[in-house]
Amino acid sequence: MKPSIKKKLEQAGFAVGDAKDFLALNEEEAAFLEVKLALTEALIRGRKKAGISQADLASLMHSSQSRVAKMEAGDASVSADLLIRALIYLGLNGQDIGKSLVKPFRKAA
Amino acid sequence: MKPSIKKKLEQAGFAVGDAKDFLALNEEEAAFLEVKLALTEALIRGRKKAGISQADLASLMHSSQSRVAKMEAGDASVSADLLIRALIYLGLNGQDIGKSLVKPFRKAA
DNA sequence: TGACATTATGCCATTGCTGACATATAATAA
DNA sequence: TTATTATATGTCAGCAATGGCATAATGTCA
Repeated sequence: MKPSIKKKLEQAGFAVGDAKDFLALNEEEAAFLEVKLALTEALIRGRKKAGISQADLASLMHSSQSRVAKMEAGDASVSADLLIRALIYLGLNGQDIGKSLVKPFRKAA
Repeated sequence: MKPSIKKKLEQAGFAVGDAKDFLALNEEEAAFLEVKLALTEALIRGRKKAGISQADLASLMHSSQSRVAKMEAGDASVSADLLIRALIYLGLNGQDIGKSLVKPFRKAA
């Protein structure tokens, strides 16, 4: 399975529902993807709440617009480290990040 | 500042109190280290609670004993990704990990 | 004391993540 | 339409993280 294809599927899974182990992933690796997914969702919400562009966040954290786009797209090349750093640069602290994992998402209303 | 020295200082900070920005770290990077520190503490507690050796955890997550030792030592070469994976292989789920960030540590009683 | 188990440290080749760049694809407004 | 801004995608050189190995240090038990 090509990483690019894997990425696409992950994105599709993200758009439809929550992460699943439809790939050659064991339970633990699937759980890890879910954690990253929760961080990604917190990032998207956080940036929009902050009212800044991807380029703005990129310059804040000394990264690039393209990488921020990949973060929000759930690209396989993005680490949890980078997601956590991004959240911190958006003003979240450790507790906030923890909460984003405890309550992964509140689905509309 | 050499990475090795930096590591030592982080360890010292860990042993004494909580992470600080006594290095050439901005506020955000210090906050990131604190998050990693909380994950490290959860890992140490989790493995002891599970009653398994570093080598056991290593084989569980297809890593090595030396790397697990470095995880628990707060070595600078250990990523948050690896810490999170380790916690998952110890049986923690996303919520548990989130909680370990919300309540970083409850100091003795 | 010795034997054994566990943890710590140093090193290194391979892999994976990173920022940066170019460029494509929207989206918004005049 | 044409600008302008924002976001998405592909590529890649450089560097950092990884597992694995050897070995040292520490602990434990008899």
